[in-house]
Amino acid sequence: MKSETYRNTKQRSRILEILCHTDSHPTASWLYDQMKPEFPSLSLGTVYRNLGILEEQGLLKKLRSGSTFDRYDANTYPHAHFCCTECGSIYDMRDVEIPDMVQTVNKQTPHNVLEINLSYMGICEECLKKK
Amino acid sequence: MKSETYRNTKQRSRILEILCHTDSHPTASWLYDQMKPEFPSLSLGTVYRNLGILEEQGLLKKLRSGSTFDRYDANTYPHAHFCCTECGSIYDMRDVEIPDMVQTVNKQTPHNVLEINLSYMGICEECLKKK
DNA sequence: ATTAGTAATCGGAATGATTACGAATAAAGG
DNA sequence: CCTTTATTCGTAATCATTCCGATTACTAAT
Ligand SMILES: [Mn+2]
Ligand SMILES: [Mn+2]
Ligand SMILES: [Zn+2]
Ligand SMILES: [Zn+2]
Repeated sequence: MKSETYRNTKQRSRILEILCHTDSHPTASWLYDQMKPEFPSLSLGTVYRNLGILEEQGLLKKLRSGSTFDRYDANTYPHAHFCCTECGSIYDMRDVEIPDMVQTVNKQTPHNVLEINLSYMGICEECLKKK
Repeated sequence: MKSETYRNTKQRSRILEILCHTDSHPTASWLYDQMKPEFPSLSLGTVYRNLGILEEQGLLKKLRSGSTFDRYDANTYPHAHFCCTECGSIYDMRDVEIPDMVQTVNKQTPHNVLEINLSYMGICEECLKKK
């Protein structure tokens, strides 16, 4: 499942760099489009495989709540999201302390809670303006 | 998008009935397998279409957090879920009052928060026993 | 009860995001 | 350099879900 050693490739480090410099929670194909000019022979499968590797290295998180395609987040500190059901955009939220919630909930269940996915769904500020 | 009038069909009402009598958050294909003996000519597309119709009627909710396939929940009262990353099972949680959270969060954001998706991820009680 | 209108069904094909493959390439250590 | 093998690329396969057109069957009006 996991490889023994990881190598540094231009493609992988650029994927992580792009993710670290945006707060837009990109999709795999958006990353592909961004990188295609710089890597003309880039394969979409390479983007997906590297996203998977970066995830198992703990350098990013895959977001699957929301639409039909996954989004990726290099902000690994536990935080809530706002997902706009109109335009699909995702915003970071910092008003709830997720780590505290994990502690609290673990005392209330027989299960072992490891992390929390918290998403607020609704209409974003931009989409509200357009009405 | 939406049809003008809905008709009562045996297939649709049975789907809702099954969902109302389970707390296991079934998948479309699980519902299909359950109903196949009673409806030998049932089509999987019929299950999906009816789940969509029941959702737009507000009689169930689609759960997309977690794995690669959707699950369905006829418990429409806002509640949190525990999702086991080992076996994929989903449990209802009632320790957090979601409606109160919606109120609170709306005062803290410029967006319009309509609902909250809250999932605890981890290892369930059953899977913990097997270790 | 008959009829007309049109949702809903079924079966299969299409879609779209993601994953898997195998041959060629390139990172990394000696 | 040389060797090893992780990684790439291009393409094919997968899998859940949606779409299609012909047929069926609700429902309300006659
Ligand atoms: Mn984020
Ligand atoms: Mn539930
Ligand atoms: Zn929006
Ligand atoms: Zn489990």
